[in-house]
Amino acid sequence: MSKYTTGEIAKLCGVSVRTVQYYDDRGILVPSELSEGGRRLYTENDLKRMHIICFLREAGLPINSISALFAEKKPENIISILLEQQEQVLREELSECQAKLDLTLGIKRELKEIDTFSVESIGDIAHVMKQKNKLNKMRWTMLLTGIPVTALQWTSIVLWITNGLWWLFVAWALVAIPWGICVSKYYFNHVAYICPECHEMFKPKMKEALWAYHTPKMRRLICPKCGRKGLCVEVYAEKEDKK
Amino acid sequence: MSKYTTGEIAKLCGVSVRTVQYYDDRGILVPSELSEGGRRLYTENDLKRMHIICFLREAGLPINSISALFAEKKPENIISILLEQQEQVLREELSECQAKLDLTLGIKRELKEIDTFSVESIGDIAHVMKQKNKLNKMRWTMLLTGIPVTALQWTSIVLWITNGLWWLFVAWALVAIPWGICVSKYYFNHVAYICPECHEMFKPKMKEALWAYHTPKMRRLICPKCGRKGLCVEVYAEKEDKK
DNA sequence: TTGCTCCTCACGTCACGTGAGGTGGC
DNA sequence: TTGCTCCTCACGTCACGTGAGGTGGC
Repeated sequence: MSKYTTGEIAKLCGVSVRTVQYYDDRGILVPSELSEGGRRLYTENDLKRMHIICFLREAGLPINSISALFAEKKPENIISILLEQQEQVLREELSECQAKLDLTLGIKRELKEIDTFSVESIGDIAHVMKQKNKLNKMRWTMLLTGIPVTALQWTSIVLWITNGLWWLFVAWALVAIPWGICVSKYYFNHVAYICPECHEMFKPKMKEALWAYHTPKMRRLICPKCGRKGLCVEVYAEKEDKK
Repeated sequence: MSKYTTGEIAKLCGVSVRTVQYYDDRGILVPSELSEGGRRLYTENDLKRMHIICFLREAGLPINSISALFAEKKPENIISILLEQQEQVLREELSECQAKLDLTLGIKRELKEIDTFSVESIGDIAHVMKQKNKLNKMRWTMLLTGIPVTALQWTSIVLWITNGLWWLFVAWALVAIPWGICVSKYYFNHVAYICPECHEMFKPKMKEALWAYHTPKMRRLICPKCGRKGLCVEVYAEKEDKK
């Protein structure tokens, strides 16, 4: 029966010599024989065992588990448990990895919207991304509650023009104007802005913010810290800061 | 301006005290001040920086990269590169993890088909799984090349019955029988069997194998090593072993 | 004075990679 | 004799976790 050296086992299994030596140290694959010069000699059975070890390692099983499997008198008792555990571990690892990737791609996307970048901008991005869901949810809620009001507006206008029912429009206005004020107040209470220059997060006065030029994500405001007037990123902010 | 202790920073950022200390050791977040008793004192700016560090760590960025980012005079030069690299790293990690999961699930599936399990059975599973694609490919090729032959068979039979053209069937048989022998030879040359008892892989003689009872994955054969007669798993094996 | 927090070592993690310095075997 | 392979230490990896033993601060 032919004997294999460390290097042969390594080559046949596609691993490094160091790995074969390590498995000996860990007691997971001890060579059946040592040469007179102290070199490891492996049998055909050792090779088979090494193949099994490498196969299980490919699935990511930790060496301790493989070791336990070989030590068990009845391996059928634990192999299923080990694989079950491994499945759980891998699923978790997979979703963690996916979350990191999503975050990385998110940062890349936000980065494109920034023109004057500094490390502090990353803090702004963090704020934007973490509160993005809440902000979007609030925006959608407001949009949806706005639909019936707008529908009533157009209905009353049409009826005014076609039937001369002017009082319906007046009634609408009496309801809609306070409603608009309430909604705006609610909105600016739950929103804050970040100055792209000094990265201060602040809540502007409603008078100032309401009529300011804005895009879907930004609004032109004066930063209370550095005094810069320019577009500031909108973020969700739970409550008014106490000053 | 209020100062934060190590524990406060840790709590505010959702990490351990040890992590805050570690970031100091690594020079990534050095406290702005030390108390007389040697305790770390962090400013508001330190807290902001810590938030940025934690945010980037969430995306999986290594500490060295974050460190490099803070050290750069023009961070905009490297942030995109770092994120690009990170995306690559994560995509690779993700696919490796997926491969491990697929393998784990595959082993679990194969395990169910085994009745007498031992650690060596895992070696058999390894063989089956690694050669599965090649085996399936060969089976499909044979099936597809078999279709025209079968079509001709039925055509000739129908013509024999309806038109009395018996010679067409004879011609078919003269072609099909040698073809069948060739295909069988090819098949058994590219296939081997594993004894579930002693886990020996062997190639049976064609005479023995051809007429033996078999399922899609197994065939009842006599193991040349342990002499056991029973169902053996079929695997793909490139060439005949030289004995 | 008593908890609680924080401090600095310093080892452990996981599966090897990577030298250094020496030797076996064709 | 000359390459090549293999041997045994032993440190390094990565981002902390986990004590041990001691002290600061309310």
